Amino acid sequence: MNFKQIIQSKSDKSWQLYIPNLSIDCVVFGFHEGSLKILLTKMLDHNLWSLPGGYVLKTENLIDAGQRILFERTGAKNIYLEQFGVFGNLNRSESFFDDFDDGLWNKQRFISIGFYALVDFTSVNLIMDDISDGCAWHDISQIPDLIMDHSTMLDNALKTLRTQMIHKPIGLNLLPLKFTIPELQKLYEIVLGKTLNRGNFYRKMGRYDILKKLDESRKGGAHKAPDLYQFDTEKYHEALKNGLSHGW
Amino acid sequence: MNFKQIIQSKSDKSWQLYIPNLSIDCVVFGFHEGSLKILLTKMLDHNLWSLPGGYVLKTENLIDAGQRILFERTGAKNIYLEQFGVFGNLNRSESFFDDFDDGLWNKQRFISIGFYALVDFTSVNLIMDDISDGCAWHDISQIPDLIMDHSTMLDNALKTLRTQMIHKPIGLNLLPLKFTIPELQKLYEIVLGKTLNRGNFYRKMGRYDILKKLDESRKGGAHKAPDLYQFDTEKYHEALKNGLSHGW
DNA sequence: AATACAATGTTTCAATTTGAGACAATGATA
DNA sequence: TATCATTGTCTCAAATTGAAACATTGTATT
Repeated sequence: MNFKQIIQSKSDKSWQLYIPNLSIDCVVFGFHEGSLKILLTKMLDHNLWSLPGGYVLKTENLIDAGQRILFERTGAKNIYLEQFGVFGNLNRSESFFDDFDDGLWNKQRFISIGFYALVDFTSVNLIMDDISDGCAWHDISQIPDLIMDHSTMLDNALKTLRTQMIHKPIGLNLLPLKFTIPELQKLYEIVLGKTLNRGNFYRKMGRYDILKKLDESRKGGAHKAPDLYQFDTEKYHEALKNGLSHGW
Repeated sequence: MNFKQIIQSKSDKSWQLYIPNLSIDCVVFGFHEGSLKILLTKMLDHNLWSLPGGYVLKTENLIDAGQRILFERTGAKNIYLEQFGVFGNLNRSESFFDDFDDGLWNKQRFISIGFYALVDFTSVNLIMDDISDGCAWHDISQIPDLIMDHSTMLDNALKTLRTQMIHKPIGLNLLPLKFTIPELQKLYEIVLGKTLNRGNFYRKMGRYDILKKLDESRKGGAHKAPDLYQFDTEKYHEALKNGLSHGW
């Protein structure tokens, strides 16, 4: 079956199960080898990529829909999810469903709730579904053209993330359990889009008091072995709740 | 007609004009005599107050729906509006429509988009509609019980406003054209929920460079006449866009 | 085995910003 | 004319930031 056939065949059933005019689209951030990645999917018969998303079941809450949709895509549970906006302008989905019958519920006025997700790149498995022929990480600096208003959604998500990380710690959801300070600094630099002074970064992180230094270092690299750290999850979550004193 | 009759009679017509399961609810902030006010409405036959809100026409964008709904309530145009969240949990509207037929479209799964608005208290006229028997400003410190999850929405709006004002100037939309520094400081204090040092406030505002000092002062008060200021709208909007360097 | 290298980790110091409060100015009132 | 409460300005120590020097260390090179 091609994309159109699948969509048409699902229409009646979906109308029963899902809220017809509401979707959730997720901007999934991952961090790997010093660069920020975003998860994109590609639909059958389409040459544009899109944000992973899906419909909300009539029986589930919004946040649960987000968790379910991402679980189906990545196999990961309890993902860090944050709303960053609602997108519901006129005609945003019109051209996308041009070929379909007017009766298709997807052609109704279409509301998408944008969530951004922070995930550990290494613990995600990319899972294809029956209307996709692609699911892959893309570097933030090389995002292809996206369907509908997904590029705008991506921009908004990144902007929200940048604003939030000024007051809230970041990293627990993006880095593996053990990491080094230079790795953490690289994460900050890549998300903020600017380089940071090394000494000042050590000082600031130290003052935040959310890290636990381990008795190990990462040997094997070409140079001095960096110390390994973990987040102190209790203090980290407290900082998430109360906010960090100052910005970058 | 009572509330129920009006709602039932509107149901068929509304289904044609409006997106059935989507509403917009607005947290309208005003500032008057040193305290922060919020606009609330009371529906016929109900003893709980609610945030002013309404449905989205099938022919209008979300932000335009917000502007229209508030214009109908206040007579004001070009209101400062900002999304702060989507509320769409299961059963959030169920109990509210208990008495109605299951066919009523309001009983469907219900999504509300929350906008907060900042308005000049003195330029707002309160306008009643045919399903309300109350529309009034309420002091932020004395908010009555609200319908559904409107209390949560209010909390979220206030939290968002507080977070945003750390990086963006505030006041252009809340204060009259001419105002004094002590009035502006009072606004900051009331929204932030804490007192600020006067000298430091003058210093910080001066550095932001968004104020124009006028050649007038506000005579007639019991004591020293405070200087009057206006916002430098160009610099203000630039600061809105680029953000202010540091916080409170 | 000694040395160089490149990255990590620590420290320093001047510049800037903040916090707290003193001091000065002023319009109305007594 | 003196008093008062409030407005507006200024000061100074404490804290934070920005920038860079200095010190350390595992690996690679000679």
